[in-house]
Amino acid sequence: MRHKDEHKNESIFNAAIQLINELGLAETSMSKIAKKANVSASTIYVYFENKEDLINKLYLSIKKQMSLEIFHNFDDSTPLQTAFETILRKFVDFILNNKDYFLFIEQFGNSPLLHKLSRKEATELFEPIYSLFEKGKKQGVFKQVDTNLLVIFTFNPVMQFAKEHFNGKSELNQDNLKEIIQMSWDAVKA
Amino acid sequence: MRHKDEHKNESIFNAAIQLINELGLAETSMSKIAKKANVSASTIYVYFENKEDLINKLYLSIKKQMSLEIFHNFDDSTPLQTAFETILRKFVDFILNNKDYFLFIEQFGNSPLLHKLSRKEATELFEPIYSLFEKGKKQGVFKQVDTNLLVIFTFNPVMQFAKEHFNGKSELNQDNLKEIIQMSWDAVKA
Amino acid sequence: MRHKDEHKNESIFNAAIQLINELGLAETSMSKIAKKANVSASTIYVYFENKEDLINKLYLSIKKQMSLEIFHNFDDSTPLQTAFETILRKFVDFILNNKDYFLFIEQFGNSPLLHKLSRKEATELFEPIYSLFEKGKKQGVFKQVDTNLLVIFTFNPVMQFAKEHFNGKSELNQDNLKEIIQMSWDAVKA
Amino acid sequence: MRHKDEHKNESIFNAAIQLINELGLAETSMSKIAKKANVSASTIYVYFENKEDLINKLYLSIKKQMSLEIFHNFDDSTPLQTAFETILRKFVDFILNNKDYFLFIEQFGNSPLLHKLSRKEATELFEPIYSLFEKGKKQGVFKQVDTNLLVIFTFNPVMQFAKEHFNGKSELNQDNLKEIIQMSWDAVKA
DNA sequence: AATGAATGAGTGTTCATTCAT
DNA sequence: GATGAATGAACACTCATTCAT
Repeated sequence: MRHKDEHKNESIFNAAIQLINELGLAETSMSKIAKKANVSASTIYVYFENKEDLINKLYLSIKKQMSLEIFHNFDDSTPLQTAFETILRKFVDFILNNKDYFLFIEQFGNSPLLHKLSRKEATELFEPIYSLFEKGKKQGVFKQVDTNLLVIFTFNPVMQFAKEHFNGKSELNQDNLKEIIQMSWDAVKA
Repeated sequence: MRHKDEHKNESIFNAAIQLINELGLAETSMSKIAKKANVSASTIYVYFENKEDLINKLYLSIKKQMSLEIFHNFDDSTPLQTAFETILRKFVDFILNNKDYFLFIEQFGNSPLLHKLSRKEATELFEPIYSLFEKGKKQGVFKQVDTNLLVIFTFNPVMQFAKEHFNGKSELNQDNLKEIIQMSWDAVKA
Repeated sequence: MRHKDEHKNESIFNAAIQLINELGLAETSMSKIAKKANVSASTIYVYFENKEDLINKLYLSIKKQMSLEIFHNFDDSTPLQTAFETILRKFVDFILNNKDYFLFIEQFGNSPLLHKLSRKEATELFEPIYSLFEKGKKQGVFKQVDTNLLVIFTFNPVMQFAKEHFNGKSELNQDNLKEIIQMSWDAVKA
Repeated sequence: MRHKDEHKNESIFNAAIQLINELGLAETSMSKIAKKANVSASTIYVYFENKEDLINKLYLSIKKQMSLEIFHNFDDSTPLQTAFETILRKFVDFILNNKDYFLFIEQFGNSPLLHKLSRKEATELFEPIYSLFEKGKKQGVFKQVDTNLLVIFTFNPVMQFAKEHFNGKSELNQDNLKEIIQMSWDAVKA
């Protein structure tokens, strides 16, 4: 058999991400991905079952990398507010360093193409965050509300602001990051 | 006399919204819209330039209606925190009473199909909100941060929670609406 | 709207029959049919739902024409043996005058693409033949066996021979047609 | 030493027959055959030149086995009518005991994929039958007609009835087999 | 104004086959 | 001998859009 080119998988992934961010999911066809990745369209089907499979695998792969970076050195014994800030900063670092990944995740997160299974798997990767908030609620540090609300107020605004940053509508820098963290903290703290 | 116009226009709009929420934007074709609206596909081109035009006009029309409902009876002299709460409540009312509109707006808001022009026009419809926050900042009621941040912390979390509500992941009711308003207020208040 | 070209339907039918006889059903693609019929491939879908629909309609149309020719002037009061011979001769006439139709029917008759419904509809067109044999059985003219067997011994051998005739393996002419009719008669008569 | 050869060859054959009867010739691809036979698609090309070659060899192999079974113990000195009946019964036995083989032969026998060469080779395997009828014609036992006609009236009706039997439309049992043999005999006997 | 007919360009996917190992 | 990787060509079908009426 021929030697498997380990980069091919990756170049298909990269082509897909770039095109989806550029044209949108609907306009990103397999043949366009193939052309950009410099492979034949049928070659994609050697690596992935179909378009859905390709994009779901891409999604999970990015979510996994994101989780790895965010929870790198995560220490359960860190004081809550410090942990809150650390994670939020790492999250923003990831977003700013991986614009393509972030925009893809955002766009695809609500798509019907995303399998229930993938969504669940992706959610599980961020389980430590839910634990953190549960612990904080028990300690009376956070408001006694639905944990989903705590998560939303922590991550959603900064994500929206990052989108506007990439749009050129606003600018996300160290100064207003500090403000954002404060605002999120004010929202969730008891 | 062209008394049929508005009727057809409307039924095309309705068909489009329903299909987009049901199938997603990518799977909603002109011919499917035409079939659902009981007109010929070519008739759509009497009313709209092309697909992009149709969807942009749909977007603007919904945004306009939303703005009308939210700012109905809006009084510039109302105390800030009351105004803040009133608008947020009206916003949530609109979402809950117009699930289809809301989900369409959400789905389409980030699409590359949305003209820059339409996006800007839509933003302008919500100008009173920006004024409100500017005023509040001057009075020292709100944090001295980018107004966009104030807007984001006010509307984004509840929108996200509404999406989860419609997904079945959470439930948005009067109890946690109160909590949400409080959290947003804590985030933005000085 | 544009004027509908009444010949287009027909030219698609003709192209399909010719190609199926030439290349076989499996190798006859919609695009080949389109090319031969001098229309765009997508035009076929204006006239037919899909490939299956096209071929089923083609099948039924031919079977109908065949039935019309065979039972033209069919008289219920004709003596049985005369009726038997007349119908068999008309059947062979149709085959010899419509080689393409016959070969198509033969090839497609066993295909999984043929709907149950079409098969049933096609069978019903030849109902008079079943009646004829039932009547003959009651009168003791035919053997007291499954009517399907009578039908098979009447029509199947001549069809097989016609195929070999078109293959060049044998020759079907007035002389051996007489022999065939005699052989079939010997097989079915009491 | 290549002791695996025949095993693989055989499992490819079996996979092909099953798939062709299940899905039809058109829907049976090399990769599906490979998957069912538990070999790589490219392995098939070690044993066969291409798809056409595979199926032609399969056809010939089945025809050969059929011929072997039918003419097993065939005795040239048997009285004609006994020989006629014996062969017809063995033929039906083969069909009923090898449904898959029979249906494959039927389906493929008329396909343009079948080489002229294979068709001729297959015919030659049944040469003893032609001799039988020639002899019978000389003895005045059979009608003085084209030998092909005698062969057709002998084998074709029962084959058609067997097809309907497998379809569920009729039932082929010892009773009507006797009738069929009688009908065929009436057709061919002088 | 309204629409059936028509189409070129495109879709995702499978195909039989070849090649390097 | 055996096979995973790779591909150009083809598949059935849908698309947004135009045109003649």
